[in-house]
Amino acid sequence: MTPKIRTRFAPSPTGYLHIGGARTALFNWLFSRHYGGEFVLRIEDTDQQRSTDESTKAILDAMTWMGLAWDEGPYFQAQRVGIHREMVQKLIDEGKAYYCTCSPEELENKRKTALAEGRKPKYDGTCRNKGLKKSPGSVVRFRGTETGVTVVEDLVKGNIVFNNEELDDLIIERGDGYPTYNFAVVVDDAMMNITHVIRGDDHVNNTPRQILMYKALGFDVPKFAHVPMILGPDKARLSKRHGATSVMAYKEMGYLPEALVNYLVRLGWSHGDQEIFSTTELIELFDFSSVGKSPSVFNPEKLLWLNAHYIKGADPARLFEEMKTLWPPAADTSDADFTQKVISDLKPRVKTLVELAGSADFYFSDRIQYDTEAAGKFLVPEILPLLKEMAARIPDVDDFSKEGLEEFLKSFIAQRGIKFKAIAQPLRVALTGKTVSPGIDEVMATLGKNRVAQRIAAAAEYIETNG
RNA sequence: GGUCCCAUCGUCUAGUGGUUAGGACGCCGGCCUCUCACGCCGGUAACCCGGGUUCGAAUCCCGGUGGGACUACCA
Repeated sequence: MTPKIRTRFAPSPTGYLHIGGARTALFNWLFSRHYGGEFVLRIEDTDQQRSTDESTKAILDAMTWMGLAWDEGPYFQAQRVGIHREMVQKLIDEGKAYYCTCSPEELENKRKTALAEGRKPKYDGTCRNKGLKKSPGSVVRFRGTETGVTVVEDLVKGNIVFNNEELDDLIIERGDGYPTYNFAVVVDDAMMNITHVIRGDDHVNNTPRQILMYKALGFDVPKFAHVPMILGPDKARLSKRHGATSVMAYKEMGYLPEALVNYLVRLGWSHGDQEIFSTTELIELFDFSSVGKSPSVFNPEKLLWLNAHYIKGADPARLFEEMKTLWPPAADTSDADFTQKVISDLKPRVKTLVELAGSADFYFSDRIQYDTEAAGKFLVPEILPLLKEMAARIPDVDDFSKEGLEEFLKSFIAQRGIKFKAIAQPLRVALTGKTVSPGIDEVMATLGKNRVAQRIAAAAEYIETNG
């Protein structure tokens, strides 16, 4: 029987969860779900200088928002230094690691001269065979293998072969007694029984060294899957200078989590020609056999399209909840029923929830502002009689639903032998103040009889005083 | 510099020796229509280059070129 699949996401809490990390987390999550395995969250906070609790919280919040539920954790790597030190000691005892007293300055200088002379800037092994003891500020280095090859069997890239002589003796325990990433990650992944290490392909060059450490420690080597990077429009690794890269920034900009998830999963993974995937489908279909090898450029337009797609299909009641923090202060959304109607009217025509909130102003203001150009063109004396007649008829409309209003409008124009076009725009401006809005019938139904009557009367009055 | 990875429309991608190289975003037209949007229809646009292998290469091999990552007492 094959062991249960266990994946992990191991961010360092040095900032918010960014797009790249989110996709890595998503792939880990999907993979574990697909195989009925477990997904572990581990916070890699061994860099005491840069790690913050705020970042940890921000990352957890973002993952929760995206629906990436972890089965275990969060574990905190810094709380596991006891284990790491034990493992370091084990390696030292077995001669597989050694103390080194080279100072950072010395190392930096050696690196520089090596580079200047065209040599590899790898550690020169000064302390490798000195048999040094622990001393203040000393570090521990892993004793690498100098011959042979190490092959990384990667689920997305295939086999990658490294000459061991290229790998230098890297530091596994720092002067401050904390383990370095490459060591802690190995110990933790091994001890947490992680079966599949899924991470960005910026880690491939570290992998052979890590494999050597797994072996030195006597651990089983997990399977690896290195996912290609996400790039900015300039083909450089996606970063802040490319714009919004924080997952939560997208929430604030009015994106739905399922849109982000759907967008992100398609960056590198595909299933034939299909573009839209529910979470259930994703879990069912996701596998590394269809993850591409090449990096992909982040394309905000396509994300926007997906967001519009999911907004259209979303239940107004759910959108009402999602939008609670997005409305401008002026909008009184306390009437949930009314607000949900507003959302229903607007959701087919917006790409973000923020855009929806922004275009809803006329629904909420008692005294609507006419767009100057719109009023100048459509609230003209010629239309006054029609507006007045309509205002007079409104109170008698029994069925104020979209369908009922459609009928009312139809008979209204039929009786006067005019085309709907003749009154549509003036009516729209009267009701919304602008030339662009949801359908007249929808707006009227949502606004309700009283507001409609009041607005048409106000428009008539406006024409009489300004026309 | 060294090591490693990558290479199909502008972008995301399908494609695993024989296709008019498909889909999606964007863009451009048209239809629908009370405006806008949606939707629908159509169009624009790609196999990095050069050698091989083969009857036949986007697909396989080699070499270039280009891009990226790593090369920390960061993760």
